[in-house]
Amino acid sequence: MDKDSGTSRVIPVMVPMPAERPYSYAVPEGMPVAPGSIVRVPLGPRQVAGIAWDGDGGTVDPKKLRPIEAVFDCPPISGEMRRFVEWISTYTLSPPGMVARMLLRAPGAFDPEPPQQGLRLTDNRPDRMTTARERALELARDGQAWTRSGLAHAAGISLSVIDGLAKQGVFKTVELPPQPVVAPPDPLYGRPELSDGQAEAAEHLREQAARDGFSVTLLDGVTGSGKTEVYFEAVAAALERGKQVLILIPEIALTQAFLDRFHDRFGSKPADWHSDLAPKKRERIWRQVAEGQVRVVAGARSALFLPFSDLGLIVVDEEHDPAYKQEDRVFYNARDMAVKRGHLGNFPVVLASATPSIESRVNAQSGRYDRIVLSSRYADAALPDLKAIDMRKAPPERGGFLSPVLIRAIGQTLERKEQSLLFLNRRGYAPLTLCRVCGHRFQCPDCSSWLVEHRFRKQLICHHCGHNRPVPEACPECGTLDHLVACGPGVERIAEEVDRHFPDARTIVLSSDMLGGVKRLRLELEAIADGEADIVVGTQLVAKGHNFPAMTLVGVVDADIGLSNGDPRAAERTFQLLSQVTGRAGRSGRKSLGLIQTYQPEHPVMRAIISGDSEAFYEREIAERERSSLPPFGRLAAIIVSANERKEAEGHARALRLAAPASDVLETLGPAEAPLSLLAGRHRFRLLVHGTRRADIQAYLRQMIATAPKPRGSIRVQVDIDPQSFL
DNA sequence: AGCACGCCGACT
DNA sequence: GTCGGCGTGCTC
Repeated sequence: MDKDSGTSRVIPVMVPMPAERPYSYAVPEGMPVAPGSIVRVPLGPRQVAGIAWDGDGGTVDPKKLRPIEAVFDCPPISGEMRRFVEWISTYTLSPPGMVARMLLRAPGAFDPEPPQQGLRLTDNRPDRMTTARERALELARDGQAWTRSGLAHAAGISLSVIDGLAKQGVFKTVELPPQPVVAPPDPLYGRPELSDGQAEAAEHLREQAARDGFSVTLLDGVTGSGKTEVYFEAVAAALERGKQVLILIPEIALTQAFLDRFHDRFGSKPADWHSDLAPKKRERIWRQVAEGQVRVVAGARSALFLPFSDLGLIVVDEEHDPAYKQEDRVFYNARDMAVKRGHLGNFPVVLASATPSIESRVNAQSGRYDRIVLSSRYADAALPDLKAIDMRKAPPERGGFLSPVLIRAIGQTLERKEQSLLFLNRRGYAPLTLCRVCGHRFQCPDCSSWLVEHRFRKQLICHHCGHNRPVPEACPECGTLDHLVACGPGVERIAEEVDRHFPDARTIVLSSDMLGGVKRLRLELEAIADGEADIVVGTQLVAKGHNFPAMTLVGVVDADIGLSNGDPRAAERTFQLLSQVTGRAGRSGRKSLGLIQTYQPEHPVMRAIISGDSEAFYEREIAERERSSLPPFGRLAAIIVSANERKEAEGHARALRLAAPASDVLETLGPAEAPLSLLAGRHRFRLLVHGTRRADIQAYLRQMIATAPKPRGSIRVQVDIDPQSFL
């Protein structure tokens, strides 16, 4: 009919590239395409997977129209998910095609899993019986289908026995349904004993998860208050009514312990989703999430884009964690997108943290979010006794960075055969190297940062872009030999100092540049938990949810790092980090100590940490943000200009700034003030835009970018918008 | 984002 | 004389 009338059907398709709108494709007659279908379409010289979208085909030159190649045999992307893509695109000012691309990151999953060959017993008997054959028949007698290797393994016989029987027609081959990647969780499996406070909180969350309806609950509980047990009850409630659950975890690759705890509660592990998943497993999980077979996913931020068929709850664990923020391509904060996802899907969202973000606290205060406080500590977990070491009064000896007070405490801890953790959030040996003769400082040629000496690797490394070079012997400026001096400490240097004081102790350095990658790191963390180290010197990596039962001393080497770096979130971040780190001690209930080296013990962050009075800190910080119109009151955004050549990026950034609409509402900071960095081979400039009134910063940025000269060639412009309240 | 087309340097 | 660098422009 279409052919006769000359009007074949046209449908928009979102293709995985930075297109501002879906492209139009012709639908071949009889092809079952509907909005949401995942389709294969020609795009330029190649074939890509795209998502059939809503609306009519648009007005495209009919000569350009090409036909959809095929529809994948795959559950369609739901309308809910398509609205989610559109919303994220508008909110983040990213092309919808790039957002859609995040949904299509498991290409192999669009085709059904090829069925496994299985064997089932027939009525035929073998010509001769042997003990091996007897065993195989015994196992297969129940009529279940077995895989060839599975049966051989279970019967303890070789594959040739099975093959022999199959050849004689004793087994017939059948198609096995795809194996589930994870066993289904049982909400009744390991119901925990909850304290009164926990039980009350759990009941509240259970109620919300047990019916339809959007809500956001901030689960705010001190370290060791048992937040996880509490939100597991919400998970159980959602599972009981047949809903799928997503638990977002920052950096899941390192948190094996979480999967174990989940197993203890639900009798099986959740599907885990993160970037270094093996492709095959990735595809199976994607597919089975879409088909509803996987009930619970624990994953990194990208799990938000899995095609759940019936999602009924999202938990964002450690909701304050900066790892939730994606800072390339599409700039988004998964915590906020999770809230919006719940809003669109009409189900509850739980944000859990011992140190909530200021944004979430403000949202709770204003009544947009519910807030549950777990104040009492659970079972035998005790917080350490915290003390500040005033570095002006108890300074380190010359050439060192550890106060005698801290060194003494380490010694005492060693004597008790317990573990110490020294925390310093700085990788490498020394953050700055300079020439004693001419004052030359080693700086990254591409960025605005100093080169950090890594003595173990014998390199100077830029922590921004990874630029590195061997440590030279002579100053490149004045040529003087052997007069380069390392300034300030990194973890390697602290370990060296510790070795000097305690040569017999087993000291280990933990940081992200540990040789051997994530796997090695996981092993080392386990070894430490088993007591195979006395002193651990680590970066923020040690702050994340690991339990070290024998750790009874935590020393913060330089608590002031990051307090004065100009970041509007500096105080918040420091507070969160120090809370997390000091919470590593005393998890076994043993008496433990936290010593915090600082030059400003009167600083509100230090006082909050030492006194344990976080309420005072939050009140103060929220008032401060409001006064200076910083997020979440005023709005902050960055325009990121990137190019292969530094000059190009700089030039375009300048042009953009000139294009900024004159306004008393917004202030733009130009290239001169914007730190330059090199990421993935591209020089990036950030233009900061600060909204001091309730202006729509998105509209402003849109106008600014539209007015400015169009970037040519390899120059790209992206926008990073800070979270706001969007409910 | 990918990919091809296009125009300038060192090589089988 | 060709292979290959990445600059530029396009994709329904």
